Formats: sequence, structure tokens, C-alpha cells
Amino acid sequence: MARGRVLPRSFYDRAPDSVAQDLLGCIVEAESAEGVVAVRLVETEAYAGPDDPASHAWRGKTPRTEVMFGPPGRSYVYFSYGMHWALNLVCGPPGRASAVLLRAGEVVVGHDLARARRRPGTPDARLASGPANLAACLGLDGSWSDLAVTAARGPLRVRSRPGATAPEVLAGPRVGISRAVETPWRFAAADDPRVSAPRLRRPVP
DNA sequence: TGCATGATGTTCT
DNA sequence: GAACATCATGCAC
Repeated sequence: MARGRVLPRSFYDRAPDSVAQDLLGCIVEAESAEGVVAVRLVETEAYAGPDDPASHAWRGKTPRTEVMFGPPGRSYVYFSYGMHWALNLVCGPPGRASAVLLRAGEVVVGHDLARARRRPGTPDARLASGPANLAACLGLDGSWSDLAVTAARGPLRVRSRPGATAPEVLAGPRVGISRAVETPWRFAAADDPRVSAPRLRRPVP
């Protein structure tokens, strides 16, 4: 299988909604002592820092959100609802505190390890469906936050799409938030409808 | 097939 | 004390 190149920092140094769309189809790899799990992204969500009431960074810098105010191309892993981890990628420019939440993907490397990290009996199609499930597959927790994802040797990295073709992109309202609900900043790859949270009922072109 | 609900802890008001 | 970028289960239709 052809492997894409590790995406450079400049890829993330743009508006979060652009980055979120371009990330669809890209591969996220997490390497630990247990092995490697890689996931092809099929669903992402953009958050625009201080300008976005739905963003964690909306109220300004706090110890928790400090990473988002740093340089782009880094990970922001946060703990939510008392039991789940979720992975974000910080976007630029520095100080904007914008980020992309990785909502869903398809496991392409390390199926056995990914399955072992999830509840027994979970169908493969759902292994990485949902932000917390995606993070669970990759074996992430708080110690994976604030890592550069642009380093080829790092434990966490993002590769460009193996194939040349970009997936068709659907856009829709974001999920699980109560503010700025109408902003259509959730993006999903149209070619992979099986892996997804609540379906995009009315895709916005 | 679809909605309501419980688990569970950190962060902010 | 309330809210929260969630998930899985259970029960109603």
C-alpha cells in the first residue's frame, strides 16, 4: 500500500475549516509500545478558537486549552464527560487557538490492536466511529496531548492521502454542542457513509 | 429504528 | 453546582 507523506506544519497553518476538509481521507498513525494503529479519516469538525462560542478556547486561554494557543501541527487531547478522550489537531496561525476535532475514521493498520482496545464484539466499521472511539482505537490519553504530528519519527503523525483522488466532501452542523449549532463546520467523506455518528441528514453543499 | 437515560470527572460559574 | 466537542444500553413503537 502506498503511504502518503507526513503532512508538514504549513498544512495546518490555515483556517480550521479548510484544514478539516483537507484532512478527510488522510491517515493518522499512533505508535506505542503495543504497536501501530492507523486510521483513515472520514469525519472531522472545525473549531475557531476565540471567535467560536462552541470552542473550548472561546473564553480565552486556560491550563486546559493552552495547547490550542500554541503553534499549529500539534495534538490537543482532552478528557470529556468523565470517561472519554478526544483528539484535535491545532491549526494556525499561532495564537488563533483554532483546531480540528477528529470525529471518525476507518482502521487501516493494526486491526487486532484496535479491536483489543475496544469493547469485545464491536463491529470493525464502528471501531473508530466517534471522537472518543477514534481516540480509544489509537490508544490515546492525556499524555498524547501537545505532541507535534508533523515529525516522521514521532509517536503520533498524520499522512496525506495515499490515493490521488480527494473524497467528495459533505458539510453539516456540528454535533454535541449547544452554541453556534448552525455553523456547518462538520465535514464527512461522502464515499464512506458507514462510518459516522448521527448521519448527515441534509448535507450542505 | 429511534429516543431517553445513566456512567463519570474535569472545568468553569 | 451546572455544564460538558460522548458512548452504549434499554425500552417503546
